[in-house]
Amino acid sequence: MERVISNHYCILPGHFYPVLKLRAYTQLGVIRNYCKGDSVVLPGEVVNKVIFVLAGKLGVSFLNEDGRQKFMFYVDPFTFADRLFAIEECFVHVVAEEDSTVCFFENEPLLRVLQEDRELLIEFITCYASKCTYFMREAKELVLYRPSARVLRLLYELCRAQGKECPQGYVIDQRITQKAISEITGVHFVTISRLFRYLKEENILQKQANKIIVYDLPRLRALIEEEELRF
DNA sequence: CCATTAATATATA
DNA sequence: TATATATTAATGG
Repeated sequence: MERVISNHYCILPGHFYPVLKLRAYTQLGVIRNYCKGDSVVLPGEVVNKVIFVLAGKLGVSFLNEDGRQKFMFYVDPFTFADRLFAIEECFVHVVAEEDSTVCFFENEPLLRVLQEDRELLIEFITCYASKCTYFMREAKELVLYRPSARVLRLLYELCRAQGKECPQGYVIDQRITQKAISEITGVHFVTISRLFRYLKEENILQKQANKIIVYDLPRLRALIEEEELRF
């Protein structure tokens, strides 16, 4: 059964292309469980394993010398945090966002099965490709658009990509917090809160805990194109 | 824990 | 210098 490998353009930093075939090889790795909040990789720790998630979710952040940090992405089931080749001086922090089960694959056995199993190799590369696409988008957005425009564009693209028509307009079934949107876009959480208040007051969209209802997609589009935005 | 709000400071065009 | 965004701090769900 061949899966379609096109259109894995990720707007949010998770749900990258899943490497389902790697599930068949977990006996080659070491399985461990983590509780929500546990560190899976500490900043500065050198790991040369691929961390394949079987259940739950991990979060990956970069920490800087000055104490600042940037959230990078979520590792959902059947995707991985990669240290296939160890990186020195890598201040990455990998934390269990939920109770999670992961499988650690050592470099050599994994490279061997990737060579033996062509389908697995294709999935593995496709997972990397979807992640690469996400980060290219993020880099482009950061350079080209101001903070509030980045949030509006994210919402607009989410609506276009996965919004379902409903009586009020479109509904985006996405459980995402304002804090997460803040981390993804690099916009301060207070600014995010004010922006959502404005969008609600203007009857453009409303964010609830587990969904976003878009009432007026054309106006959302128009706001993105406006030079000024007062909220 | 997450979200809201106001007051104030800083950054940027 | 005007406007956008960040920061801080207090407060509530």
